[in-house]
Formats: sequence, C-alpha cells, structure tokens
Amino acid sequence: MDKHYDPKAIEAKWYPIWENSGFFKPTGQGEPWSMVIPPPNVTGILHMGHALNDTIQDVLARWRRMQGRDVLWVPGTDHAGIATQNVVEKALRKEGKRRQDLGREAFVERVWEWRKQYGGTIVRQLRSLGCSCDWSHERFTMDEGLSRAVAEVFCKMYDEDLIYRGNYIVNWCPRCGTALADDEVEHEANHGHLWHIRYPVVGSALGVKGKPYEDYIMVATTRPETLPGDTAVAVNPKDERYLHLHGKSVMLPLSGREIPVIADDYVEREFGTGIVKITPAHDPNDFQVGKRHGLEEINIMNGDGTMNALAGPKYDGMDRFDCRKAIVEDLDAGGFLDHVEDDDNQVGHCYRCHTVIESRLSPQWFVRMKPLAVKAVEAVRSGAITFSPKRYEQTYFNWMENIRDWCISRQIWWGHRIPVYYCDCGHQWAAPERPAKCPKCGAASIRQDEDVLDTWFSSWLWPFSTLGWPDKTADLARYYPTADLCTAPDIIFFWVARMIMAGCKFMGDVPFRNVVLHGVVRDEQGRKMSKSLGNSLDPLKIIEEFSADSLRFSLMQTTAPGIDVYISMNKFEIGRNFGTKIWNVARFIDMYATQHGASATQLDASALQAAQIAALGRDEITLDPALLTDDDRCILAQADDMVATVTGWLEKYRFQDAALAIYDFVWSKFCDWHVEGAKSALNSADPAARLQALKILYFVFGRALRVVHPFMPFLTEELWHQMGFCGEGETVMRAAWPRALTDAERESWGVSPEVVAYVESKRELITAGRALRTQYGIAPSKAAHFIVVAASGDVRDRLSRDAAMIAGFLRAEPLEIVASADVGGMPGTAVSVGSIHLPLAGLVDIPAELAKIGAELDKNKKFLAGVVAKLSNEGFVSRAPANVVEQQRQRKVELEAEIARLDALAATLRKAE
RNA sequence: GGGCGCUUAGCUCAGUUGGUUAGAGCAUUACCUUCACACGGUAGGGGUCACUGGUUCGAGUCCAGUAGCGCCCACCA
Repeated sequence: MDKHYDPKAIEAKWYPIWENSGFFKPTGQGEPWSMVIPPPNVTGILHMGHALNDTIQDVLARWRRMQGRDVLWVPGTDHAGIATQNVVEKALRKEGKRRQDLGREAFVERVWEWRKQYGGTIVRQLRSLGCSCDWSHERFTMDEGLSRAVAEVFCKMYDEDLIYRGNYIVNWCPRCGTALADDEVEHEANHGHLWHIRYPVVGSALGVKGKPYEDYIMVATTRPETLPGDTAVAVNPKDERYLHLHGKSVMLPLSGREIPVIADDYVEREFGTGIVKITPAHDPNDFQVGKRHGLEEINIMNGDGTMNALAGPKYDGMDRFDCRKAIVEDLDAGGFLDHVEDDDNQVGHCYRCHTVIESRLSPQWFVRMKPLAVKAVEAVRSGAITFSPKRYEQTYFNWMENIRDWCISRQIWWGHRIPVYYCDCGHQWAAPERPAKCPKCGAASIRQDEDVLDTWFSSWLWPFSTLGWPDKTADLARYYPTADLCTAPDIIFFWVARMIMAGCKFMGDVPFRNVVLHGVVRDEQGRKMSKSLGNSLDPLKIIEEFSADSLRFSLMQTTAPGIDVYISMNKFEIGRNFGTKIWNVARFIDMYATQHGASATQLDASALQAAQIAALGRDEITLDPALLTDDDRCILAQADDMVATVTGWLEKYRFQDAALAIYDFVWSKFCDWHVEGAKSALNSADPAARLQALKILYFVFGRALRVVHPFMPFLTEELWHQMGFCGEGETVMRAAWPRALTDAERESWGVSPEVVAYVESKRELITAGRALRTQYGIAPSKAAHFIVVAASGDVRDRLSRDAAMIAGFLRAEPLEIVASADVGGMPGTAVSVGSIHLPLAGLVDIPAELAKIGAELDKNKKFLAGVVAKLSNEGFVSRAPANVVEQQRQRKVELEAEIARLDALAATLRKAE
C-alpha cells in the first residue's frame, strides 16, 4: 500500500470511475429513496453554502444507498432569470451593446449560448465535491419538459382563476427594470431624513416667497421627491388635533394643485407630525389608502428611476435622487420646508443588484396564494411533512397564515414567457402552445404577453417536474414523493413553502417527507458569506489545499441542525488530520497482512487470503473464542455501538453528532487503544493468535470505513480497494451498511457491557501508570517496574492475563500483580524506580486528597441524607429512580472506604516516618 | 413593532427526555522523533455553564425575570 496519502490523485481518479460505472444511478431494486437537489443558479459558482448543502445531501444519499435503498438524487440548475440576464447584459455592455440593440429573440439566443458555454461550471464543481447525483437525470428549469410543466400549471391556474392580472403597486428595481416579488426585496437599515413640509390650507392667506404661510399643516416625509404625485394628505380620524381639517383641502407645494385632507386609520398619530402625504402610485400603503378613498394615482416616475413629465417640467427626466435634492431645495426656497430631522428607517433593495427599490404602479400577474396555502399548512400540521429542526415549522405557519398574493410577472426577457395571448378584439386567454388564431373570435392576429415568469415559478414545481410531470412517467410513480429536502432556512418562503403548495395542488401529495434545514455559512465575524463582501472561502480552494474529503468531514462535524456555521481556515485541518489518521492506520493493518516474511513474528503469506478479507468487508466473520481477548471483545462491542449510534444520528439528521461519533471511535477507541493493544497479539509467536488479531482489525476497520464513507467517499473508496475489501469494478458505495452483531455472536464471543467496563477500567489503570511515569520523570526509553495492586483475587487473575499487554502500554518490566488483601488492603497501582517501591496511594498529597473527598461528601450530603431517609420514608422511593438511589448508595460506600483507606495510609506513612 | 435563536474552557462549538467526576477540536504546558501516523503520541493546565430568583432529593438541562448579541418577518410616512 502507498506510504503517502495523496488525496488529489485519489479524488481525481474515483469520480469518473463512479460516474462511468453507473454507481450513481438508481438500481430500480429495493425500496425507493429520492431527493432533488436545490438547483443552484446556472450563473453560480460553488460557494460554502452549496458545499454544506450538497455534502449533507450526499451523506444522506450515500448512506441510504448503502442501506440498500434504491437511491435517486436528481441534480440540475436553475435558469435564474434576472441574475442570468444581468450577466449576459454585462457581457454585452463590454461590446458596447444593450439587449435592446439585439432584440428579444437574439438576446434570448445569446443567453442560451452563454448557458451552453458557462452554465456547466457549478455542475462540474459539484462533481469535485464528490456528489453522487444521477447525472443522467440532470434537469434545467428551462428544459423543454420543465417548460411544459410551467405552461401547464399556469394555464390550469389561469382557468381556475388562481392567476389574475392587475394594475398594482409592486416592488420595482429601476436598474433591472422589472417587478420583484416581496421576498426578493431585502430591507436594510438606512440613516435618512424626515423632511417637515408645510402644506398651506386652502383659503388661508398665502405667504410670500421665503416666508411661512399663515395657515398651514405640517407633513413629514422621507421621500420628498414623490411630492408631485401626492393626491391627498391624511390624518388619523381620531386625532383631536386635526379634527378641524376634515373635509378641508390643502395646496400642494410647488405645483399649487389642490388636494383633499382625508381621514384614515392607517395614519399613526405618534409618528412625525401625524399627517401623511398620500402618493398612491409610489407607496404600497398610500396605494391602499388611495383605493379606499378613490384617489387619483399619478405615476410620476419612469421604469428606470427617472422622473417623468407628470412630475413637472423642471423635474422631467431627472434621476429620482437628484430630483429629491432639487425638490428639497425648491421647497426651501419657496418657504415650504420647515425643518429636517434625522430618521432611521428601513429601505428595500433589489436582492440581485442591491439597487434601492421603487414602489411602482404597473400591470402585473399574480397568484392567489390563500387557496393554495390551506392544504400546504395542513400537510405540515398533520405531520405529512416534518421540518428538522421542528421550530422552523412555526416560521412556516406564520408566513403561510399571513401570505400575500405572489407577483409572478417579470419585465425581463430571460425566462418562461407568460403563456397568455391577446387578439385585437380584446380577447385574452392562456394556452400551453401558441395557438394559430383566437379561440373566441378566430382572429389570426394574436400576440403573446411580453412578460416572463418569476424564476421561482419553475422552481416550485421542481420535485415533480424533474420526474417528468405533466407526463405520467415511471419515475414519477416510483420516486414521488421524495424523501428529504435539504436547504437553509432563509429559503423556506421563497421555495420550500411554494413547493409544498404546488405538490399538494398538482400532485395531490406532498413533495417531500422531511425538510432538513441547515445553517447559513458565515465567516468568523458572523457575516453571511457573499461574493460582494469578498469574504467567502472558496470551496475549490479548500479542496485544492486540503481535499474534498477534508472539506466534507470538517463541514459535517461543524454543522449543528439549523444553526449557522462559522467557518475559518483551520476548521479544515480537522478533516485533513482525520483522513491522514485513517490512511495511516489502514497502512498499518495492511502491512501485517502483506509484508509477510519481513520479520519472523509477522504473518506469512497464507495468513489472510484475499477472499477472507472481502468476506470480512461483508461482515462475515468467524472467530475462535478461545483466542479472544477482552480487548477484542471490547472493540467488537464498541464498533457495534458506533454503527448504531451513527445510524441513529443520521436518522435524526444530526450530522455533527454522527461525525463526532465516528471520529471518536476511529481515533480514540480504535487507533489509540485497540490497535496499540493488538500489537502484542500481532507479534505473538502463535500464528493462530496473530491471524485472529488481524481478522478483527480488518473486520472492525472495514465496518468503520463503510460508516465513514458517506462523509469521506474518496478516501474510503481508495482504502476499500487497496486493503482488498473488494475487487476491481466493485465499490464501497454499494457495500452494505454494517449490520449489528447477532445475539449468537455476542454470546459465543462473550461480548458484553461488562467486558467493556473491565477494559475501560484497565485503561484507566494504564493511564494512571503513565501519569506516574511522567510524575517521576522516567525517560520513555527506560523500563519502569510496576506493581499493580488488584482489588480482588478475581481481578488479579484477569489482569494477569493482560499483563503483557499492560506492560507494553507502560513500557514496563514484567508486571507484579498482587491482590489488595495480600498487601494490607490498598488497591491501586504502584511503581518502582530502581530499587524503591512505592504504592500509588503513597504518591498522592494526602491532605489534598482528604479535602477533595470531603468536598465530594459535602456535595452529596443532602442526597445521602435522602438515601438514609429513604429507609423510613416510602415517598422518597417513588421520586428518585431505584438505580439512581443504588448508584448513590454505592458512591457513598466508596467514598467512605476511600476516606478510611486514606486515613489508614496516612497513619502508615506517619509510622514510617 | 412581531417572531425565533444564542450566551458553557483563551477561540469555535457539543451537551437527546433533569441523574455519578460538564465534553470535543484548535490553542497552550511538559516530555517524546518508540518499528502506522509530528497532519503524530503521552501526561497536564484551563470552566462560579451570562445574571437573578423559583421548582426539585438533584438544574448547564425545566419555569419566570434581567442584560448583551444575532437572525427572520413587518407598510410608522
């Protein structure tokens, strides 16, 4: 076996072999288990969030596959309407062109070309992570099939009146030139101003320029540039201060237009002056107020964020923020500006380009969400879908219960074009395919709606559109609903909730059984990793510097459910070091099987046949009980426990706990203790003992390798082959997840918790002995002489069997093991250096030990009193579990014995002095 | 404004339904290049579990309150 672990070579080697061998494809045999990948943006490059998300999924997929499930993991990418259009537009700009110069058709063609050339980046990167997706099932949200699903769904909902078109105020990105859904707007704190502006009351004496009007009301606004669009000012109807204004009118500054004062509950009396200017075309609240009061909607802005003619000739064509300045200056000059206050508020930004959002009145398409939400809420309430961790279900409910209609139209070119057609007679209908003529009037001159659909309108169908819907495919029948959906909590509203709605509506069944929510990946300062912040650690660089396996393992052992992950470079050392450790112990085991003849005590070539090793990798093993040591029994039990524990954690989606259990087993239990202890047997003069020790190493390590595999697929595959657990053309990917030991095995081998307890206490003894060596400064090269004082004759006999091994650990001369009764009732360890022999207890600080024991007793005093009381108080028994009482009682006895022992020892020592 | 979460060793975090001595990794101290591994081994040091009160035989864990931090949602112009 290779001496050096070269992850790069290994990782480069295995992925193509796996893919070409069809190991990622479902077998069609066994119970189906499926999952769809959250499709990354086709423009995307792999970031830590993907690395975490996709590693979790791969762990699940590989684990389920090893459990014999028929695993289908569907990969794919999202066409990411605005993001992709932006990228291509940027490229065009370098050529000095705008998309309008190309025209719609040519532009879309250009985007497809871009996708062909660059769209595969993220998909390649997923491969370098080791993701075991079935690439033959790869889908793209703009694929022909998925586009059909989109059109089908749109038309169905259109016909059911679940989709409507309306002139509504929407979030508008002036830079992207399109509407955005509510959740595509990111609100950020803004240190702004509150301008206090005087609106003269109509009928009052008008002032002169530069001087305040005699009779005016004070309106506070954060957006003075919208003033030309005002069509009213509003007060709270219950506000006594302004009762006299009801029914009056005021004059709009600068234009002199007369607008009414209205009363509406929406106005907060406490904020600002208690008077609000109402601009129905440029503020969502004002829009609602305007509807209630029948106000005119004056749109004073263009789609690109500049003012239009309705803003007034002076401001026409001016950018909105320049206009703000100009209007404030003009208000000031006209004597309308009273004063300015600082004001901290929230301002919406485009989630794509971070431009400040404008509220804009425009004709848009909407989905009625309330009817869809009912079943989707029920699906989670009934437990048909669970969230892990469960607390996110509450987040989901809150959103669903306050759900608002979904604006699905976007004024861009890249995406699914809205399948609605119009004829010249004014007929309007939806159809999946472009019809030849109007179905109502037969007119041949028809045109399609110009808008495209929100990208999420294809994503929300992903769990069934990728399986072939609307066709009734075999995939759909076999793999829907999927098992798990993994994502970060920030996407519950965008995507998870909508998929549940779509699944319930169009499939009549939930899209997945469980939603696995993992944390958001953040940097050391707790910031979300993002390209714009430049703080993202590039997973590919980590893979380059460490390895994909290191990255994967480190991520898994760092991520607690639903808790954000804080990442720094040194995290990846954990995975790297663990990989190296596994490699080295494998090399050690392998060495004993293959480097026969190198020394007389090592195994000969016939010791462990290839076929036997392969069988051990299938958990097939026969052992000679006569040759078993307690250490063997212990590691067999611990390996069994580890497998059960890891399986349990994976079932609960506790990847961190699973990773830690594996790490602890492999490193601490297996390498640090069992392998070290097995060295004496491996070098024993008895060939049968050597063989059995080696068999156990292969068996236990083979089990560990398989459990590690979902976390570190490349390394484990390489070792699985190099150590001979399988032959060419085979794979650990398809090896069975380790089974539990049978009762018969446990019985015939004497595997029991009691043996584990003995071995563990023996290890404590060794640790104590090592501590003595350190304490006495005995050089590691120097053999010390230990006298082990056993608690009883039975223990003495047991320790005597392990004497050689213990001596090996302690680098000691042959041990002297005596029962405590033989040396005056003082159990413990003794050490001798040169000719001086001291019992262990004689080495400790007696007064300090007594104080420690005293503190212990003190701590337990209350409870011990309870134990005593228990004898006469039946009520106590029912409250404290019997085993706990028993434990405490034993502890009390031990403590008392300890005190007595130390007392006796102190006396002995005093006498000796 | 509403909702959720966090606060445990110098740092990053575990700690299932309350139950023996609160753990891990990194960092740190000492010793060791011993025939798998220095990306290693051995032995250590380091914690009033944010604070206050309560329930309990027993609280890091449950309850109430306080403080600080973070996230999500939201139309105070």
